[in-house]
Amino acid sequence: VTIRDVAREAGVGVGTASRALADSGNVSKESRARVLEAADRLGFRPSFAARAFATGRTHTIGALVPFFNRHYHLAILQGVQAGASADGNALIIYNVENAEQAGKNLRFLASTRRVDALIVVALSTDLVRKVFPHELPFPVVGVDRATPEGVSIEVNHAQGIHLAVSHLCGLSHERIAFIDRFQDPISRQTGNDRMLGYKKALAEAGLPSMESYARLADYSEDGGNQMARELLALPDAPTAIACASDIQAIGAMRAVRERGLSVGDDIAVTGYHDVELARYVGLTTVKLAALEMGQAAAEVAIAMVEGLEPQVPALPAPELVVRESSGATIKAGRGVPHRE
Amino acid sequence: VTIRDVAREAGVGVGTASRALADSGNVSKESRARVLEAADRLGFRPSFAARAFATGRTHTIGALVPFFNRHYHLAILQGVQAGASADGNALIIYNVENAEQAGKNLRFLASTRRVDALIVVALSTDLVRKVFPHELPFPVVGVDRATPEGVSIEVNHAQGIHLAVSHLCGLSHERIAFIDRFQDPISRQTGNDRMLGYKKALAEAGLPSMESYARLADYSEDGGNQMARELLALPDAPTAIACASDIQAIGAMRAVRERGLSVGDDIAVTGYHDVELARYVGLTTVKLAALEMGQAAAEVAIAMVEGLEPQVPALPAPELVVRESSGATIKAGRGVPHRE
DNA sequence: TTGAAAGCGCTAACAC
DNA sequence: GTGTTAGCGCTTTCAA
Repeated sequence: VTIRDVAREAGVGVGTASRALADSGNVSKESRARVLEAADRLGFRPSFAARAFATGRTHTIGALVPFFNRHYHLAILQGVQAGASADGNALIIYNVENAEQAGKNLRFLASTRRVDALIVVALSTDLVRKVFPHELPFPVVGVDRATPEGVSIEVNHAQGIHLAVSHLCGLSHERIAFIDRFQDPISRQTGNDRMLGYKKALAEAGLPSMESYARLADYSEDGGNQMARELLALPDAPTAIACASDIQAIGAMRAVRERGLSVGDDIAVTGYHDVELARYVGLTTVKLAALEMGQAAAEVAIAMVEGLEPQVPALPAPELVVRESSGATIKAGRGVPHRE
Repeated sequence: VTIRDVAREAGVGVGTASRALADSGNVSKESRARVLEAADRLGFRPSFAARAFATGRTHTIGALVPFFNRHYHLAILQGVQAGASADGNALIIYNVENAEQAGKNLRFLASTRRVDALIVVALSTDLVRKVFPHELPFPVVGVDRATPEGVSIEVNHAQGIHLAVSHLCGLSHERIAFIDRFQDPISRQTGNDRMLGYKKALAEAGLPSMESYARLADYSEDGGNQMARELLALPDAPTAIACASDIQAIGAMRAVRERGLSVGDDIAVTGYHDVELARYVGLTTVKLAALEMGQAAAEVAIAMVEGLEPQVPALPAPELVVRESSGATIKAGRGVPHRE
């Protein structure tokens, strides 16, 4: 049953039927009612494909995201989803686990105009550029990429880490280590903004910046665990360990406990991202505006599809979330996972 | 640049160009090469919309899922994603937070033929049926719904809970409570299979089934916490608490600690689902084949789109995952979150 | 093996 | 306000 059937049934032309169905004005109340009634009676279902074909818009936006199961990226995605669906757009998620897959997805996306816009989350700009020496046939907006080209939603990671380290300084720690994470070939190049935030916070507190305290580890629990072990085995072991991710921090907390020490009491630990997990394990961390970033990205992308000039909104700054692991709220019940 | 341009450039007809591009046979090697070369030179990108329009297939499958952030559903989704993309299909996720939203999404999906098939995760059959008194214009496959109609991938929750409770019986507990979860208007109607699994396990161990031990609570940390408090305040307090979800179990663990008791040592607690969190808090739980279920659903859906008879594959049975919270591995380092 | 031509179902421009 | 018509870009007959 097509729009033609509906038009015939309603005794109008297809044009009128189309206008009535799309609610695009220029239809008398009467015709409108008859068309709608006829459509309903016939069980008319407009074809998405035909509509997309005729209008050139798929009302779909794509998101290229690494590591489907990383909480932080999921939060961003949730924001993208919200922003997209608010405008009636569907979201297709392209999962990226490695460079090869990223290339495949990107090539596919570029080759068939399946989406109206693409949101690229946390992916290395180099990677994207390598796959697309030329222009993509739709707008692209980046999220959380340190060397952004074109339109991009960014977070100030230097500021974020600065927050955590300053917090530790404020708790009178003088030996503060930082476990950053390795750069991988897929993820965004972060430059060294996190490390800069760490050093800046130390400098502001009048603390020396020691080479042996600035570490790089895998972006994993084990990565954090290993590196924390090394740090704790140092003759001049740190009394506080800031981490570049919550997941590494959880590994570091384990290292502290495995040494027979108490997290928060003997050794302070901080994370980064404020993933859901952090709450349950009492981790002091830095909350990023992941949801808002995703939503902003979707909104900007949609605006670009409409041909508007992209206007990136201001986003909430990183925010310190104090829990037990930094030792600042020990009296509140250390060791007992509790809710905020 | 359309297929017509490509055909002209290659000196062939559009038919030949189409066949060459789609690799659908009946094209001479020579023509094929020329078409491909021309397409490449011109930077031809086939229009997804036009193709979908012409073939009637969108190569997209939809997934209707409640609560985007529930780990268990996410795992299912990851499976769906894998199954769908293996066959070159995209996945559109329709997030459902309440009955109203579910209805809206379903109506939208039904009204515009945007997807080739729909996968309905954990949603109440009643809800779906209420929105669709009639047939949907595409195949629908359910996942984890207790009163399945049509094609559906199911888990044996009675067996799953039975596993956990039997484990507790095996640890010589004699007062074992069970915190089930309320039925909500969106989620699947579970009948009472979980409760049945609990009672069956008790019966097998020769334990009486006490009314005051079988509880219903919110599907949340607080829900589990509240109910565990009540249970622990009982004159004949249980020594073990099985829960219908990991998240409730985490609340229950907190209740135990808040009473000054030790989880695993004084009071055993078990969860259900084995979400990622469970590992970090040392929760003994039951692992469900969420990923496999999702993947199977996608495969079945795709088969149905192709017109094949759906053949639901056998899935891994629920599996007990023993960690510290049940007291079975206390010596392994109680209280220290550790990895398996 | 090939080219021409007929749609797929809708929107939008146009004349009325 | 309305009906007619010309596409949108592809696939798939159908004859040749």
